[in-house]
Amino acid sequence: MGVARKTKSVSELLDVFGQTDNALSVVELVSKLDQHMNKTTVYRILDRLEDGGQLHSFIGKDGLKWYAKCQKCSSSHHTDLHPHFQCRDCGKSECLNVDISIPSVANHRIDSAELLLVGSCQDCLNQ
Amino acid sequence: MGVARKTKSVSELLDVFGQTDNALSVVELVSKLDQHMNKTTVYRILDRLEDGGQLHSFIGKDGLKWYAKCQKCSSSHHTDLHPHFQCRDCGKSECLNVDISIPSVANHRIDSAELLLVGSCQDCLNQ
DNA sequence: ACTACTTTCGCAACTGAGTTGCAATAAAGA
DNA sequence: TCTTTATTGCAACTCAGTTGCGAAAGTAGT
Ligand SMILES: [Mn+2]
Ligand SMILES: [Mn+2]
Ligand SMILES: [Zn+2]
Ligand SMILES: [Zn+2]
Repeated sequence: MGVARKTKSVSELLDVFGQTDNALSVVELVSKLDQHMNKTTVYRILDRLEDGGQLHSFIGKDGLKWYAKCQKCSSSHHTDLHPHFQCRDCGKSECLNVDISIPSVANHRIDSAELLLVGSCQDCLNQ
Repeated sequence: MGVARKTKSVSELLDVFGQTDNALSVVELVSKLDQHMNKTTVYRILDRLEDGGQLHSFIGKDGLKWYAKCQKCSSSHHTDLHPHFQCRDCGKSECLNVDISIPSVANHRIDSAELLLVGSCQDCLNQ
């Protein structure tokens, strides 16, 4: 049911997301917030924020979980279908504001789709 | 550099892939081959077969690694870009023979793409 | 078939992301 | 302030995947 109580830990985590438009890996978040909260807490808050429609998640190229802010999602209903980009050089991930077309597949019901593009980001190309 | 020696373990693993057109998760393979070879061996052979262009891999919706036979890939060069489907109900994954369009992204170089569709497979819909 | 060379394998120990159970803590409302 | 209950910290756990190394088994040459 999302976040029910705005605790100090929830605010701190939201602050981190407020400071960037990039996606953030859980590993990165746990490490960055190490002095402020337990890693279990990070996992649980991310879970609740996704459940509440404030964040969405995807699996990166190495199987690690990433989170990013939702833009157009109503609470507890993720609708904004967009691809993600992960840089092979620096590892960073971004949400892409690009429309994608999902192919229909005979005899299959498609409920969701994840498109992950891998390559080099702008920063890594310019150096 | 792919597989250099056709060992008993390599043959057994290829036999498993020869019996199905579906993708197989590493977890499943390790469990199925438990009496025949060590799990480290399974991981290493899969690695080599992918490197040699006989198999390709992708990350499933839960972050687990899956492998499937390559159709059009020359050895050590994976070219067949296609989406994968994973059933939310039974967990199985398949390669889809469907063309997908990869959007271009300004100021980014895209090297590869992974499209994962999630939903219900034919078997699970008919029951 | 024997030898030498090198790849491959088994094993056991390890790594690291993510989870669980439970007691302690702290929001939020009355 | 009191009560209720969501949330947190902690420690232990799970499990996919990796590593190092000595032993075993392909392979090519003789
Ligand atoms: Mn996104
Ligand atoms: Mn495939
Ligand atoms: Zn980069
Ligand atoms: Zn199914």
